Amino acid sequence: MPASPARQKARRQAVPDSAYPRLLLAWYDRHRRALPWRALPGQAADPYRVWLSEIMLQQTTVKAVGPYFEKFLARWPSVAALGRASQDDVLRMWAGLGYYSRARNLFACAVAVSRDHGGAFPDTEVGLRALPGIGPYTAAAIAAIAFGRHCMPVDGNIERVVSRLFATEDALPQAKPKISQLALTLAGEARAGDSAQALMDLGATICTPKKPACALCPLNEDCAARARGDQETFPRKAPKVTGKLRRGAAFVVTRGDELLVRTRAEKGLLGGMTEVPGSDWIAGQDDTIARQQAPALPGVARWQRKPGLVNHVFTHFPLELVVYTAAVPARSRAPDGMRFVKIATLQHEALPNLMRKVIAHGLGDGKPIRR
DNA sequence: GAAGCGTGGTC
DNA sequence: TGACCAAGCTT
Repeated sequence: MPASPARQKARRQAVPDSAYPRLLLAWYDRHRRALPWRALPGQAADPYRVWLSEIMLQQTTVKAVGPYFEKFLARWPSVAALGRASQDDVLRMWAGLGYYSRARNLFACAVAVSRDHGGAFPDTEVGLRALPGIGPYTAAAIAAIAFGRHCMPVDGNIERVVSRLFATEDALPQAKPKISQLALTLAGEARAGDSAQALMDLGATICTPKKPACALCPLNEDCAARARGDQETFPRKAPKVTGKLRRGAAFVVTRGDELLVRTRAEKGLLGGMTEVPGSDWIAGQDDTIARQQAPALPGVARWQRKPGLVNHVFTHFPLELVVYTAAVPARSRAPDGMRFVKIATLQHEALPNLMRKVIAHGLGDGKPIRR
C-alpha cells in the first residue's frame, strides 16, 4: 500500500495518523494469537478471565502463565469462588510464578469484588484502579478488553512499538506520559480492546526488542525509527543498577521423613511463603556469621555443611546460600514459629523456587520438589 | 520518583 | 555468561 500524504508527514514529523487504528486492526484480524484467556473473534470477553490473566501476565511471559491460568480457572471458575478461597490456598497455587504480592492482591481483589461490587468487576478504568493489585496498566487493559472502554493500556510491548513508531527520544520512565498519550491515538473508536491486544501481539511477535521483523509490520512505512535504521535502540531507557551479591545460610533440618519449615513475614520479599529457617541475607557477610544464626535445636549432634552453594537471582540482587543440614531425634519439638511437615507433601506448600532449590540441595537426593 | 519485588528464557 | 527482557504494582 502506498503511503498516504498524511502518513508521509507522520514519517517526517512523528505525528499520529488517523489511519493507524485501521491498519492495526486489519493486521490483528489476520494474525492475532489464540490465547486461553482471549475470547473468540467478535465474542465478548469474560472480565474474570481477563483480570486473572492480566494479573498473572504482569512481568511474566505468556508461556509461564499458561498452566497457572488453567489451574486457577479449573479450581476457581468465578471471582466469587476465588473470593471464598483462603489466601494460603491461593499462595500455594501461585507458588513458582513469582512476585507473590500479586497472589495476595489477587485474593484481596476477589474478596473486594464479591463483597463491595456484588461479584461484578467495575466497568471503568477509575473503578478498576481502586482495586488491590490493579494499577494504571491493568485498569486500562480490563476496561478496554472486557468492557470496550476507549482507553489504551501501556505495557512493555506497547512502549516499544510506540517509541519506535514515533522515535521518541525521552528515556523511560520519564517518557511514560508522552508514550501513553501517543499510544491512545492508536486505539480504534469501536474496538479499543482489540487495538490494545493488536499492539501487544505486534510487540510480542514482530516489533521485538532485538531483530524486529519490520518487513512484516503493518506500520512499517510509518515507523520513524525504521526510517532512521535504529529501531533496536528504542525505547530509550535510563540505565538500571544491579544489586550487590548477598550471602547467607539456610538450615535443612529433618526429623525422620519430615522437614522443619516456617512462614515468612506477610509483606516484603517472598511474603507469606514457606521457607526453611535461615540467616539474614547480607552483602559481604561471611559464612561464619551466617552459620551462627542456626535455629536452637536441642539434640542436634552436629550441623553438616553441604558441599557447594545454592545460587539464585532476584530482580534486585543475586543471592548465594550455604546449606547446613541436621537430623533431630524423632520426638524433638519444633522451635517457636516453626513446624515440621512431611517431605512427601512439600509439593502442597507455598514454596518459592529458591526454597525448592535449597531443599533439593540440602536433602542431597537430587530430586526436585514437584509442583 | 525510585526502590523493592521472582522466575525463566534468550542471546 | 551476564545483561536484558516479560501484558507492572506498591510504597
